[in-house]
Parts: sequence; C-alpha cells; structure tokens
Amino acid sequence: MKLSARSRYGARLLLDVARHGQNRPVHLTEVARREELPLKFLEQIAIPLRQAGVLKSVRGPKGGYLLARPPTEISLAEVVRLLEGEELIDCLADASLCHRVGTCPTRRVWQEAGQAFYDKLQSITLADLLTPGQGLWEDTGDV
Amino acid sequence: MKLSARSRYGARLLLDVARHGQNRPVHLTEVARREELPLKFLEQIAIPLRQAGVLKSVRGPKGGYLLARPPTEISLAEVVRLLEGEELIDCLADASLCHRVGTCPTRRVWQEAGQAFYDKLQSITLADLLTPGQGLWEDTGDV
DNA sequence: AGCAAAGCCTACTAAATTAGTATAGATAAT
DNA sequence: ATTATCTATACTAATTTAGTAGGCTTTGCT
Repeated sequence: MKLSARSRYGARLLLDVARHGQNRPVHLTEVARREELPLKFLEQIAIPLRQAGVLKSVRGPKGGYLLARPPTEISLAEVVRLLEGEELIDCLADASLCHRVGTCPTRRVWQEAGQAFYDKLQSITLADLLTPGQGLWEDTGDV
Repeated sequence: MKLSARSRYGARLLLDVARHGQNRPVHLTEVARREELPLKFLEQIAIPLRQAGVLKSVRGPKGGYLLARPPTEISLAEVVRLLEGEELIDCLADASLCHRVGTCPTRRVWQEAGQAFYDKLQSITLADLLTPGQGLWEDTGDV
C-alpha cells in the first residue's frame, strides 16, 4: 500500500504548471528540468490529466500545458483518482473476486478507510499548495 | 495504491480467531479451511501479529492461536500497520529519497491523507466487526 | 513549403513488490 | 516416541509499477 510515483509526480507537475503557466504554456521539458523528473514519464502522466479536463494543451512550438481551471477548483482527490486507478481495495473493485461479498464484514471497513483518505484529499486544492504558510488546511491535523 | 492481501487476510484471521477462540486455541488449519485462505500464507501473517501482542500462541497438538487482548482493544489500524509496512508514501518513509524534503509542499498532503486513513481504522475495533448491524461505526459514513 | 518544437500515443522493458510455496526446525499433548 | 501444531527462513512466480523508446501529429516560424 504505497502511493504511486504517478500521483506524486502528477501533483508536482500541476503545481509547476500553476506556478509558471500564468501567461504562457509550460512545456514538459521545463517541468522535467525544474522538478528533476523523467520527461517521458511526465508525458504519460499529463495525458489523463488533460483528458479529464484538469490540464489543457497547446500543440506545436511554443506550446505546452496550462491549467484548464483555476487552482482553487482542482482538488488533490481528483488528481489521485485519475492517476492511481480508482479502487484502493481489490475485493471492492471486483466483487467476483470473493464470493463472500454479501457477508464479509471487513469489506465495509476498507471502504470507509479509503473514503476517509479521499475525503481528506478532496478538501485540499492546488491553490492551497501554492500559498504555503497561510493555508486553509494547515490547522486541520496535528499529524 | 492497493491494500495488500496480507492486511485483508490478517483481518479475517483475527475475526475468525475471535469467533472460535472463546474457549480453546484455534489452529490455522481451521482458519484456512473456513476462510478459504492458504495455510502457509496465514502462518506468515500470524507471526508479526503474535510478536506485536495481538495474538498469542499455544504450541504443540491442540495448540493454536488466541486473541491476546479483548476484541474491543484491537483496532484495525494496528493490524494494518503491522501487516502493511508502516509508511504509505515513499518520500515520507525515507527522506533521503528526495532532496526537496524541506520545501516540497506535497509531502504534507500525503502525510495528512495517510493520517486520515489510519485515523478511520483506529476508530474501528475487532469487536465492531463481531456485532454487525448495531455497530458503533455504522452511521459514520454514507459511502 | 518545410523545418523544428512541442504534445500524443502505443508498445516495450526493467525493477520492485506482492503473493504464495517449500523446507526444516521447535514445542508439547498424548 | 509420535504427531500436531506453531516458528522461521528462503525461495519462486505473478503482478504491478516505473521508466524508456519510437514514431506520429500539430503548428509556429522562416
């Protein structure tokens, strides 16, 4: 149970685009350099984010990526869900995997824990990460 | 990001021991049969649970496992932490993996989300799973 | 028109993790 | 003693994740 590099890199990609894409498209070569992440991997990560309407792209020279929406309207939950593959728990993703579906009391537990995870991410937007120090979410958990 | 079979099986193992280990040790052969799980895998899972004082064992014939504490005092968080390997996020587990540690605003997000996940599991005990339908935690989330 | 800089897409490979098996040993009831 | 059970380590196979490669498409610039 590890958060994948796709999600981690995806968040950093979006953050980088948010920071540098105010007035112009940001190309991935830049992001790869600044964030020290592999370009080809970033290209793969950008695609579902664009398809889902989180990023928008400009093709051709001087092209690149921009946020498709204001950073206040992009939650981390959306990003992780797109990149992580929806379901955290196998026996929830595919009921046929386990014929105990109807009675197994543990399924419910996993479902709730996964929900709690995503609920927390839902409450954090890109904008919160752009202005650290005065964040809305800074006071919610003592870790 | 998937919950591992170890955690899922571990929870079922404990539940089975809780149900059948009232008056006698439960041996893993039984559990394997009832829960349709591989015996050898269960043996591996039982070890850290015993070492952590969640299960206790009786060796020799008529031996088996018992809960080391009442089911009200065994939270799912403890079980998952023992079986899953502590940290959900690589760059939190080992700071040397990323030299941006000091400044990267995303680390904090992952930390909080992981915390939310474990907080939810912390609130659910084995006892809650033993008495479904009137559960303390049944009303907390609408999924 | 044509070159070059970008994104787009698919397929492949390598590394790591997870799931499960095998084998050998320790302990204790009978 | 024998046998049923837990204990421990090492191994293997399957799956997933991370990353690479190559070629295609679009479009600004000259």
